[in-house]
Amino acid sequence: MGVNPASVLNRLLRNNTRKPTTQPTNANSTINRILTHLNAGRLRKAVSILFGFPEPFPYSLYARLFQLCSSNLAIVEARKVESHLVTFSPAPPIFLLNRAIEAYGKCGYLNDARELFEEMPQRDGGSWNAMITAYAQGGCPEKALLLFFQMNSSGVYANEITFASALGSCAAILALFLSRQIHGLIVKYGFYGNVILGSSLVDVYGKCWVMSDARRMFDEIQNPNAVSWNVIVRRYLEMGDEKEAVIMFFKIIGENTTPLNFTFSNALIACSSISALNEGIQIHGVAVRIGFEEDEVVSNSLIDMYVKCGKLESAHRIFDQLGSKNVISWTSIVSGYAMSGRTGEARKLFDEMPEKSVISWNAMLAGYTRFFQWEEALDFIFLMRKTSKDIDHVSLGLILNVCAGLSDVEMGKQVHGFIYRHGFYSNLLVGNALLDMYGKCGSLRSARVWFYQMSHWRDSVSWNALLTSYARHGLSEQAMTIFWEMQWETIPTCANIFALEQGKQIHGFMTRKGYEIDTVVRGALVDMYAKCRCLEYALRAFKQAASRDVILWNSMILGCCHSGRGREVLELFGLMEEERVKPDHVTFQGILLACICEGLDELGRQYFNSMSNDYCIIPRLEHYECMIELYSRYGHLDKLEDFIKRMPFEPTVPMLTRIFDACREHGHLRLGEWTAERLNESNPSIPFRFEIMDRVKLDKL
DNA sequence: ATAGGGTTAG
Repeated sequence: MGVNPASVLNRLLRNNTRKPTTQPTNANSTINRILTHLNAGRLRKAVSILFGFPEPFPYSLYARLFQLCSSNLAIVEARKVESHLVTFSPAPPIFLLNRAIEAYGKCGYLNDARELFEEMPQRDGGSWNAMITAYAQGGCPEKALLLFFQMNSSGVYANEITFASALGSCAAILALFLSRQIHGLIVKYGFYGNVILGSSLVDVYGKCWVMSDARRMFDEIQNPNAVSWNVIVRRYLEMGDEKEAVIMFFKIIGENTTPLNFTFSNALIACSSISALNEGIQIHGVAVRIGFEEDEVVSNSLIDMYVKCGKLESAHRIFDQLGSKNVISWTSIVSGYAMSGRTGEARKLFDEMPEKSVISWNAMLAGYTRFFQWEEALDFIFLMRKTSKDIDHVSLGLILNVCAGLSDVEMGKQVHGFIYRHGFYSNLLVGNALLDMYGKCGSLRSARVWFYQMSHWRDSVSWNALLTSYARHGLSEQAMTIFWEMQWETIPTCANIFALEQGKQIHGFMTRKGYEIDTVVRGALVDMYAKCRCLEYALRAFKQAASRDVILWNSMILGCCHSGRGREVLELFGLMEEERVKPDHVTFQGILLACICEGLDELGRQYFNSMSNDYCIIPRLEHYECMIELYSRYGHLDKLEDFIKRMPFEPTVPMLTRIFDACREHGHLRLGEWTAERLNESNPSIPFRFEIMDRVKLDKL
């Protein structure tokens, strides 16, 4: 690499005089050196000579540098580039600062991005988009949405990029209501035909379990692309509608679109889970026809499909023809032999594997346990512990099955200890396997103790495990008692149908028998008594709790709301904060309801604002409704008007109806007419006409 | 200038 003599001279001169800015500098030579570094992929080197030139560079160079910092995740360099930019350009253009925000965001330094965003003297739509996208892609969907709201209320118009990030954030937190509002805005702003937004909507609706809406949205996309198709297939698969997933896959082939490799694997997974071998074979044919058989993802998915459909020979044939086999191909084939009882052949293949993962180990072990080969399983576990550091919840579940199969409670206890030390105890699969192990080993006491410790996360499998182990040991009476205890779980039902008497009976029976009440049951009791308007009983059950989580607090708070005891709610909230329990959106709904009971509009407003400002909780539909009710009921119509117009989404029809009534009742012409107009827009067949009630009209005159 | 889906094996 030749050294530019001019630049060397320059550097010497600068070092000698110590007054660099007064010296003539050769901009072009510095830029050329930087560009040479960049073209050779030496970003760090390029950035290191930046400050040797103490004057602004052309904007295009900064732009290129930021872009490279983004793609290389180079945070240090990004900071240096920004520093140079703002040091030597008194008023850097907004678009360059936006690119700096993007770079910080891509590197995962959201605080840097936010700081720059806040400090910018001027912002354009791109600045908001860059910041929102940074949050959305940086794992902070709530923050992205909060910023999206602020953008809307500060009068900056959202564009398709903003909407894409907002929808992505909605999908991450399954915010269905918000998605619908944003959908409305997309239509309103004229971005209706955008494929990316269309696909994002399909995605959100599907993730929120409203497949009918997802499908309707998909059908509305004029030219769905490969991603759109992938989304719809995947959503059907995850919803458990495998048949529709496969049908959609074959529809792609009729279109002029090439499916993505992941779409192949999604369709093949669908075939496996419904044992649709013929369809799987057809998909195999498609893959061959369009030259996807070489694709790693597609071929592995094909192997697995054949394995799961019981066609080991077909699977093996693909496996043998494979140019490059990876862990996944190997594991699939091993699993195929192991799970069909051919553990000897599976083991031979397993031992040949050039590389193994936890999943490979688990696949082999699962074969031994499924066919009750306990001795082989035990040896295998020792080998596994010796050779591999990896272990996960599936391994632990299988190991516990082996302990159970060998009736080795001592080994089981050791595994229990391991589970405790490594933080696996809150995993339901592991928890139930532990329960099953104690049951099968005849340690019913241990089973019982563990069962109570699982209170927060036990499910019907846990109950069944406990019941069958008692029954298996001929302890039918105790089994019956457990069955009785299951009645606890019917307490919530009593609450929902206001069956106070039945609820009390169960509570009384269990207390007399001396059964322990855990947090879950306690919450149900509080809820039941509160819903049945027995607030004293509810409070008593609440106070007796050894510890209280947010759910228990919410039960009590909403219970008070139910009986119109707003003051108590606010007191409870104070106590909750003292106990350092973090409130959630349900808590705030209770607080706002309390403010409605008590007519505390100013306090309500403060709590509403502090939700997002202090607690990072995005207000939901119900919170907005509470605020509207609060202002409407007590006639604060100017505040109501201000609130409505600042909402980040259009008011719903029930909201508008409530406001309309309030305006009539309290005589607010401007807001009343505004509301009537909107109501008529949404349903022109029944025109609303705003007239202030006669009495009020007279007062005003 | 900035935007969407998906990571196949137990």
